[in-house]
Order: sequence, then structure tokens, then C-alpha cells
Amino acid sequence: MLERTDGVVLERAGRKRGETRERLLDLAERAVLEKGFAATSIDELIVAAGITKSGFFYHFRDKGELAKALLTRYLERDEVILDDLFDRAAELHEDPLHRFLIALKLFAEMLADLPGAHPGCLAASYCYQDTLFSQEIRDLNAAGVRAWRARFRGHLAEIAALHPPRIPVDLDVLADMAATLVEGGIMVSRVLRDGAILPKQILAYRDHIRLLFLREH
Amino acid sequence: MLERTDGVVLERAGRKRGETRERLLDLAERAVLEKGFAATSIDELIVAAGITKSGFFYHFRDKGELAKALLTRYLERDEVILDDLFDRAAELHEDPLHRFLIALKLFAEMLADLPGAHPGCLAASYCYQDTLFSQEIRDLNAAGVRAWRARFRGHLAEIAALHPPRIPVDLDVLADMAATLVEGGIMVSRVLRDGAILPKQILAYRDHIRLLFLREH
DNA sequence: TGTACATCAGTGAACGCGCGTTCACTGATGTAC
DNA sequence: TGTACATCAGTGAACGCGCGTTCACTGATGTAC
Repeated sequence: MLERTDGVVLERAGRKRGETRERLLDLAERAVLEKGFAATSIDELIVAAGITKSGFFYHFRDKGELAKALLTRYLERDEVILDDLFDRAAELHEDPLHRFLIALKLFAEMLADLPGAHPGCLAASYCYQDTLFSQEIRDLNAAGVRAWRARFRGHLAEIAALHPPRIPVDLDVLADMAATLVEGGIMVSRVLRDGAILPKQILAYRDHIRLLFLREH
Repeated sequence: MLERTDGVVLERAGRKRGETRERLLDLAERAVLEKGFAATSIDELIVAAGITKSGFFYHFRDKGELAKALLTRYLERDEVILDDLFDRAAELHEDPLHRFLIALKLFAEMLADLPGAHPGCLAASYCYQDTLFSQEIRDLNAAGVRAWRARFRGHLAEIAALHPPRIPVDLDVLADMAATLVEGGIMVSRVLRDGAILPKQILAYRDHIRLLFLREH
């Protein structure tokens, strides 16, 4: 414990390696999703984190580095969540179509179980504040969306090989439809303050896949 | 013509009632879609419009009034475009399903013909900067999305009455899917800098409607 | 037609606050010998 | 085990710029009589 000149006593013992940095990222992510990156000030973050401004600049060279760290962490977590989802689905069925349908069901359930609505997608937030960020960050964002396309396209190709679609389809378009419905679903959920909209849109995508590839009905 | 002390000659004759105001809105809309409302400064708008800062405050009481005027104009134009689209489709076919499919085709074509990609949706931009705006503006935004739902739901109800869907569907979810795919499509188009993605997603929605309601295939 | 007044569409200067950033410094903890 | 040094995780004060906003004022145009 150490006492500052203003009498405030700081508990420093609890702070482990990188803990404050992670806390700054948490606070920043929440704030950015609420009001955008430009309107999120370093001041508000440090007040909430209980450090001084110079403390912030120890963790991040400048505000741009915060932006990059934020998006990188977000995209990594995203990847982990989807990996996990499809892994779990793979354990439940052999057929790629049914695996995919199960994964979508699990995804919708996960989104429906979120406390309140989805907090928002950092990629979408950044996309609507494009010119604030470096080319590197914009490229990172594009790579994230392309990763979604590649993942879903992979599953869809497997499906189409075994189950010929009822009408001709472009698998890239069908793959992009997943990201599209998630991004759009988050937006509509948010504007209408109804967290149920997003999972329902995922299930609508699931219906579309069923109508396209499933024979029996 | 009048000459300022700095020697710059202003052509005032060309400025009609509300013309400068409209120009400010144009400039602001473009800027807000690129970098967000918070990062769009009054300074950059007045430089581009060729007036002084006080001139801006003659047209708008404060920055919040600009935000409101911007969204109101955007939503009104949106309504006009969709009205026109569905009116044109109504002239081309009697059956509500085929009218709807034609309208979606026209919509996709319109979006594909846009020079460059879609400039972005103001409603989505505002949604990711929520807390910057007054409750009134947030309500305006929600009303806009609800208008989309009501419009599409109306058409879908007519369709479902004549063409029973192949599987049970929630018409509200199906209606929201339109707004969802547009918003998501704009976002994915933008991040990947590929204007073709958005119209393709609209056509994918059209496929979904066909699979759901159309008998012959 | 001429004059008086109101309105429109701004100008110009000033204000204060908050923002991101810099720099020299520090006290606690970890590591090498 | 003790000492020297390096690293970690910050502090505190200052800086300058840009931002939204205010206020008194103005010159051109429109309207009433």
C-alpha cells in the first residue's frame, strides 16, 4: 500500500502483470461500442481504471496503439468463439450439413443467452469511423471479415459436395450472408433495443440453409 | 458580388433560400459516414462550404441540431426511394409475391449501379455512437427501422395469405431480415471495399423468399 | 414610386474547456553475482 | 545472504491546439403603406 499526497490510498498489491492494461482495454471496448472511438477519451478511461494519464501512455504509445490492441484482441476472441462453436457441433453429428445447422443453433442460443443485448461489434464500429484509423487497422478489419467468409465458405463447400443445392448458389455470397446477418442483426437489435432480434436472424439464416440443402420436407 | 477585406471575392448571387444549409448537410453527411459524428468538426464543414463559423450557427442552433437534421433528411429520402421502388414493381405484376421479387431485383440493380460502393447508412453510423445523441434522435432512428419492418411485413403478409410458406415463418423476423441484410451488407461491402457484396446479399434474400413462397421449381 | 422597417444570411472576434502528448522523475519488484 | 543494477508500472506537471459556443454587429433583400 502506498499513500499519495492527496491522501488517497492505493491498493497496488492486487495488480499483476498486464492487469491494468487489460482493464484499460475492457473499459475502452465498452466505451468505443457506446459512443465511438473519437468520443472515447483517455481521461475517462484512466479515471475508471484509477491511474494517471502518464500511466496510460506507459501501456500504449498513443491512442492509435489502443485502437489496434482493441481490434486485435476482439478479432482473436471472435475466432476462439467460432472455433469452439464449430468444434462442439462437430462432436454432435457426422454430416457437414447437420453439423453446420447445429452450429448455427448453438450460435443463436449463445447470442440469446447474452445478458441484455449484444454489446456491439467493434469491426462495425471501426468501419463507420474508417478514416480515423491507420491503414494497418483497416487491413486488420478486412482480414477479420475475410476470415469469416473463408470459414463459412469452407463448411458450405463441404455441404454442397454432399447435398446439391435446390437452386444454384454462389457459396461466397452464402458465406458472407452469415457475417452480414450478424452485423445487421446487431445493428437492428441495438437500435430497437431488442436483444432477441439478432439470434432470430441467425435462425432465419439456418432456415435458408435448410431450404437450400436439406431434402426431407 | 462583394469583396472581403482579405481580397476573396464571394459570389453571393448563386445562393438561394436554404441552399447553404443543404450544402452543409451534404458535406456533413459525407463526413459523418466517413469518420463518425464526433470526429466531424464544424470547422471542416464551413471551410468546405465557404462560410464562417457564425454562419453555421445561423443555420443550426448547435451541433445536435445538425445531427437531427441530418438523420431526418436521410430517413425521409430513404422512405421516398423505397416507395418509388415498390410502386414501380407494383406496375409490373399483379401478384404480391412477384411484385415483391421484382422490387428486390430493382433494389439490387439500383445498389449495383451506384458509383463506387454504397456510401454507408447514417442510421448504422448513429447507432454505433448512440450516447452522443439526444433521446429524440435515438427515437427517430428506432422509428426508421420500425418503418422498414412495417413496410416489409405488410408485403410479406399479403404474400403469405396467397402463397402458404414451405416451412413455418415469423413474418416479423423475415421482414427484419431485409433491414438486417442491407445494414450488414453495407458494412461488409465497406470493410472489404467491394460494392458488389451488398446487391448480392439482397439477391440472396430474394432467393430465400422464393424458396419459402414460390411453388414451381 | 418612395420610404421605413423587418427579415435573411451571414461576419469577426473572443472564450474556455478538454483533448492527446511529452518529459523528467520514482518507488516497488526481479535478477545476477 | 547481501548488494548492485535493471525493469516494471507507474506519477505529476506542463503544453498547445482544436473544438463548440456566444455575442454584438452588418449588408442585402423583401414587404407594407
